[in-house]
Parts: sequence; structure tokens; C-alpha cells
Amino acid sequence: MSEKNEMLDDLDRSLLELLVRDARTSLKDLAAQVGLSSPSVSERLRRLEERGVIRAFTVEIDPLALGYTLQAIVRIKPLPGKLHIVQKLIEEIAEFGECDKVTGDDCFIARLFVRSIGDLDGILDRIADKAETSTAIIKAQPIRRRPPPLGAQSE
Amino acid sequence: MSEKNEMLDDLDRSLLELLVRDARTSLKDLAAQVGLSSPSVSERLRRLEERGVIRAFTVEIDPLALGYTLQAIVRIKPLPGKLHIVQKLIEEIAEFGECDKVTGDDCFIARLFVRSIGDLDGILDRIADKAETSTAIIKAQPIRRRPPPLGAQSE
DNA sequence: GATGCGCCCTAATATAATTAGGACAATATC
DNA sequence: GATATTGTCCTAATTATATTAGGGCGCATC
Repeated sequence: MSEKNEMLDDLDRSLLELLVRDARTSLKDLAAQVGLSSPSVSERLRRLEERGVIRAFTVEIDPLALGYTLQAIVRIKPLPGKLHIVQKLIEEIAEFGECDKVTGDDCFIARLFVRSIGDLDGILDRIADKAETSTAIIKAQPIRRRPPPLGAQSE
Repeated sequence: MSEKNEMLDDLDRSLLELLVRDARTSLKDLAAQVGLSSPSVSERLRRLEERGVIRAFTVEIDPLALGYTLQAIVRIKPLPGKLHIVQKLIEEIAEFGECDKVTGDDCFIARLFVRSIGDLDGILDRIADKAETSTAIIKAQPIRRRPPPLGAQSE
């Protein structure tokens, strides 16, 4: 009846922390660092994945390397009745690298990767007749995507 | 003199695509899928990392698994003269999972992971005397973080 | 005080990564 | 126009790692 099933212990949290830093750390090294054997670590990772705690092993790519020299945050307020169309459109445009549906006046807040101001204009044009948009160009990134604190668990 | 050094070819892009999907794909499998030998793949990955194209191998963690049931997007406009203090403060608060410095009226746009509305309030309080903030609670995530299109390169 | 469950271990086996050495084509050099 | 040079790739041998198989131990349950 309890949620023991979904609880993370200290070892799990240590493993997550190590993997966030470097997902290629070998089981052997992980095991050594948390004080378990590698089969035990392997089993824990399997269960963390199975439970969805670890959503994916992935690589972080520098957008610049792909020619995306510009990023923008776009607030998007669909015109009446256009919400679903707009959402679909956003999802289909691959340059949107992130999109959240939020409370408040703006309905969506999205991140856009583009190669030039021209491209930015082109993409916003595709939405212009279905939503009001408000765009802020990113000048710097004080914090790049990072996970929430892995430290002590409240519950 | 050219930027050949910094160019990605089709094989590199295929490798990146495979790794974004699953960073644990073995060299052997990668090699089979792109039609190279594993030492060649290994060497290409090494260079992609060296050049900074691949910024990191990492795991994506579900914030919910850590008890972070709430996310918010906060627009932050530091009061006159407080810009640097505010930026430093944001960086130090681990619950900020992302922060961009942007053009326009709001200076920063940040993502906040919290466990409760109370926590949200607590964190915003720490900034309240140094900046104006405007908060939008995330209701849904139509697009979760994804890289820009890896397809054809312009230059 | 037996039974089952969760979690861990070691040792053996299977699989993958790395290293070493060299082929080959394209490009620059004399 | 012959000859280095560079970059990229290969195979085969070696080393390192992951996985599997089998079992121990503590703890809660009945």
C-alpha cells in the first residue's frame, strides 16, 4: 500500500548524480564510487529506468555546431479558437526546442533555435495569423539546463 | 584557413542522431548502423567531444521522481543596479533549472523546479526585494527539451 | 521458527572497447 | 611527375567491461 516502490534511497541519488555528470561512467566505476558491486548497480539502473526516474540516456549537443547561432524565447498567445492548431504547429516546427503550456495571459512559452534573424522571422510568420507572439532574443545563458537538486528527499 | 575543421559530415550527423536517441548505443551498434568500424566511430566521437559539438553525455531525470511536482517560468527584471546581484542569486538557487538572459523588458527568463507552491513562494521571496518577477505555472509540456534539427547543414 | 522477499555478493562467461599496425586516396611538395 | 604527407579507414589482437548464474543474509510475515 505504501509508495516504497517509488522511493529513491541515497545510493540511487548518488548514482543519478554521477550519471548526470557523465552518463558513460562504467558500471565498474559507479560501483566503486557508491560501494556496491557492478551487478547491483546494473540492477538499480535498470529499475530506475523502468520506473521512469531516468527518462533517457542522451547527449547534449552544442546548437552552434549545427549552425544555430541564435536562440529566442517566444511567448505565444493563440487567437480565440486557435489553441489546438497553434499547439500542433509548434510541435511540428523542429526549430522549437522546448515548449511549455502555462497559466496566465500567454498560453505557450517556447524556445526557438534558428540560424539567422531571417529564419526567426520566417518561423514566426507561420504563426502570425493564428496567435500573438512576443519574442525575446537570448543574449546569454547564465544557467544551461540542469536537473533539480538531487539532495535530500522530503517525503 | 578554411573551417573544414569545424564541419560535420553526414556520418557525424547520423551518429549524433543515434546518440541523442540513446547515448548508450554501443560503438559496435553505431558502427553497424552508419557503416563504419568501431574504432572509426570511436575516433569520430572523440573528435566531436573534443570540438565541443557533443557537450556532454548525460541522463535526463524525471523531476517528479525527485518530488518536484511543480515547474514555473519566471520572468525577472532586476531593479536598477541590481542586475549582477540578481544573476548571482539565480545561479546559486539550485531550483532554477535553466536561465536565459534576454533582450527586452524582462532581463532574465528562468525555469524553476519546486515541490510545492509554498516552495515557489519562498524562492521568489528571496528575489522580491531585488527584482520584479512575473511567474507562470507550467500546466503541460507540449515539447520537452530536444535538440535543433540535425538535418542538412547550410554552410 | 519456517517461508518469502529484497537486496547484495562472487565467480564465470559473454560482449564490447581499445590499441597497434597498416592500406589507401587525396593533397601538397619538391 | 614522382614523392611525401595527411586524413580516414580497416582488421586483428588485447584489454576492459557487462552480464549471467548461483547463492547468502537480514527482515518481515504468518
